[in-house]
Amino acid sequence: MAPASPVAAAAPWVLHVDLDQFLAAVEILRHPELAGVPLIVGGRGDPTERAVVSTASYEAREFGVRSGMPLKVAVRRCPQAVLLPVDFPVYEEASARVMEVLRGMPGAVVEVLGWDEAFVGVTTDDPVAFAQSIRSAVLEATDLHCSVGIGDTKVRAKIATDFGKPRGVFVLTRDNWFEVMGDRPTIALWGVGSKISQRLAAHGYRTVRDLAQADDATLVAEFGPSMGPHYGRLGRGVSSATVDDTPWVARAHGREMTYQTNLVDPDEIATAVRTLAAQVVEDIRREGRPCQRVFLKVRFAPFFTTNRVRKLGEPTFDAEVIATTALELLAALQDERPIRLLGVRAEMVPPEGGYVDPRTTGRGGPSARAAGTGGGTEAQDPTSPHVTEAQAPASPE
DNA sequence: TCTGGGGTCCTAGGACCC
DNA sequence: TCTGGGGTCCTAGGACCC
Repeated sequence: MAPASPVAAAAPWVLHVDLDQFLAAVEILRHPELAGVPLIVGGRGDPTERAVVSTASYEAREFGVRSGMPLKVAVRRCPQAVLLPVDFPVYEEASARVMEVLRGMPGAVVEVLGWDEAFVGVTTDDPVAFAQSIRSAVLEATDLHCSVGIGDTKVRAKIATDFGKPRGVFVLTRDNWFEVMGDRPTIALWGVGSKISQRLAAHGYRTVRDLAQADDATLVAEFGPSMGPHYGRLGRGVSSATVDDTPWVARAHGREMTYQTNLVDPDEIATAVRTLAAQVVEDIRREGRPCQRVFLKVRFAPFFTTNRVRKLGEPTFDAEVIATTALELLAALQDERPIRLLGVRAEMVPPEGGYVDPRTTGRGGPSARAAGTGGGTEAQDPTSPHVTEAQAPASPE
C-alpha cells in the first residue's frame, strides 16, 4: 500500500467533489421518465404545506426555483414541475456508494462534508486528470454526475466547484484567485453569509479584493481576535489545506418540527415537546452517550425564533427529564404567542478522549482550527499548501 | 413569497474561585 | 479598605453550512 517514491513534480492538492442536483438525480435514476422535466424534491411533496425545496433539477432552476425556497413559491414559479417528497434512506444509500468510489481512488484521502460532497486530498502532478478520473469512476459506479473543484486550499477547492458545474472541473489557486474572485461580493465566500457581508460592507469591504486588503485591526475590532483575521484570510482564499478522513462524530442530536397549524394549547405543546424528546433519546441511545445539555428552539408566529439551553445536573437518557427541562425553558420565555416550530436538541457527553474528527467550515460555523492560533493547519499565504495524508488514521470503511 | 430540518462553532459577559 | 488578574463554567445570542 505504501506508494513508490514520489514524483518530483507532484504536488498535494485539495479536490472538492460535489454531485450535480443530487436529490433530483437520484430520483431520476428510479424514475427515468422524469429525465429532462422540471423536478422539485422537498418536504412531503405537498405544495400546500409549510416546507421548502431541498433540490430543484436544472430544468426547474430555469424557472427560478432554488433550494431553500418555500414549496408554495416554487410551484407558483414552475406550475408544471413534478414534485416529489424527500426520501432520506434512498439518498443515504446513494451517498454511501459515491463515498466508497472516492475512497477507492488511488492515493485519495476522503473527508465527507455532507450527503453530496467531499474533499479529496491527493498528491499528483496532474490534478485535472485525477478529477476527470473521479468523475468517470463515480458515473460508472452510480450513474450520477458530479463536478470537481481543484484548489491549493479547501476554500479555493470548494469555491472552484461552483465554476465547474455541471459535469465539469475548475482549478482555483492563488495564481488565479483574484482574477476569478476579486470583484465578486464577499458573500460569495464560503463562510460569509448575509450578516457578515453586511457588517463588512459597513466598513467599506464589499468585494473579495476589498476584504483581502482589509485592515486587520478593523477586522479584529469588528469580529474579534479570532474571527476577524479569519475573514481576512478568507478574502485571500487562504484556509486549511489538510484533508482528514477521521470519521465524524456527532456532538448533538436534535429533532424539530414545523406545525402545519400553529400550536396554542399548553397540553398540545407539552405533548409535542415529549414527542420530540423521545425521538432525540432514540438517536442518542444509538450513539451510546447521554445528554448533558438540553436545547430548546422555538419559532413563534409570525416568525420569531429563539433558543435556550440548560445544562443538566446529571447526564441522562431519560426522555422525560429532557422534555421537562425543555418545557421549563419554554415557560421561562413567558411568551404566549402561537408556536410554529418546536425543536429539542440534546448535546451529548463527549466520547472518551474527546472529539478528534476534523471540523471544517462547511459543516457548522467557521472552523475552530482555521480560526484558532493553535493547530497550524492553516496554509500561510503565499507559502505552498500541503495535504497531510500521513496523519489520517487507517480508513475504517 | 414566506420562509424545513439537521447540524456546528464563536463571542460576550456574569458568577465564582484562587 | 480597596483592589489586581487569571481561569473556568455557564447562559444568551448570533452566525453559517448542507
